[in-house]
Amino acid sequence: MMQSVPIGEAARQSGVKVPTIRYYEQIGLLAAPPRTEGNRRLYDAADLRRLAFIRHARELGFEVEAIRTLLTLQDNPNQSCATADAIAKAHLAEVDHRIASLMALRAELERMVTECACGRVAECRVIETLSDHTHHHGKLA
Amino acid sequence: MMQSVPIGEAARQSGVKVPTIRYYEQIGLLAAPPRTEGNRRLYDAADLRRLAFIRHARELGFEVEAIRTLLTLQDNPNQSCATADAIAKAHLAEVDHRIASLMALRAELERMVTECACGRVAECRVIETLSDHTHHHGKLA
DNA sequence: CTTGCTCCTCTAGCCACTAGAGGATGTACC
DNA sequence: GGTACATCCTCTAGTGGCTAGAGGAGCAAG
Repeated sequence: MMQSVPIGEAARQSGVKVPTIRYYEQIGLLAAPPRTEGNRRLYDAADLRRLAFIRHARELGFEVEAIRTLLTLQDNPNQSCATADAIAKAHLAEVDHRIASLMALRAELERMVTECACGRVAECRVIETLSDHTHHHGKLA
Repeated sequence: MMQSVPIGEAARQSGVKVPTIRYYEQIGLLAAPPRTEGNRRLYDAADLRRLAFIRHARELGFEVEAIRTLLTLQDNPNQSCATADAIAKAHLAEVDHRIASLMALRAELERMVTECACGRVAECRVIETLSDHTHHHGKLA
């Protein structure tokens, strides 16, 4: 049947906002769809699947460049999926790293908050902890 | 003694990069320091402490606006630290939320990666999982 | 025919920096 | 004194992934 829908409906069905869809077209992540006589974009079922794919990948934290590669792979189903696997594995490692950083950070924040007797700033553990410059020189989370 | 150091040394001692220090001055997070005859910035010990405070807070993921408030609090030690406490608590909640999102994400990634038999793309679980649009409409991590 | 919705393009803004151009100053060595 | 080189200065523009808004055109219902 391949019925086509305008951008608003595509946004509703895919969960990707209208300006974001146009942005994806602009950066070449989504092909420019055909237009009506009145110059309006018309998306078919394949476009909607592609949009859903992009949305899901963004939800999982994949960067646009990674998604670009994954989409190319999806378009060539007979290739080896080693590349997709590598991208996913690299991303998993990255996520693990971020979780570890956040957990460490959380522990310090927790300590800060629980130790704060909440009197004057002069005795505040929150301010004191932040002022303490005897910490290591690590990376931002 | 209050010896003053140029921006490069301040960067070395605080762990904040030179352009970032200038950026902090530009956005008013750090007061503009005095200059030498040759127009070079000179930072004293108090400036370095302030820089270390900012750096540590940024490491802990506090936003610049939150840091601005925390710095104002630090400058008024007789005030109640309830505000500082509230900022830290709000941030802790935010961090908890981010950790939870990342853990959920991690689980899905892990599943993707381990289920991938690594043959052709046509059977790839990574691609398949991303294509699967039968998922809930949640938020980006 | 007018109201009100959706759509169009285009530009500018968000955050927290980072990169680079193009030039001035300071220091170490000969 | 000269010269090589590091460090500093200001300024503009770019990053990623959108988001907001201006200013206008198209389209369906009453």
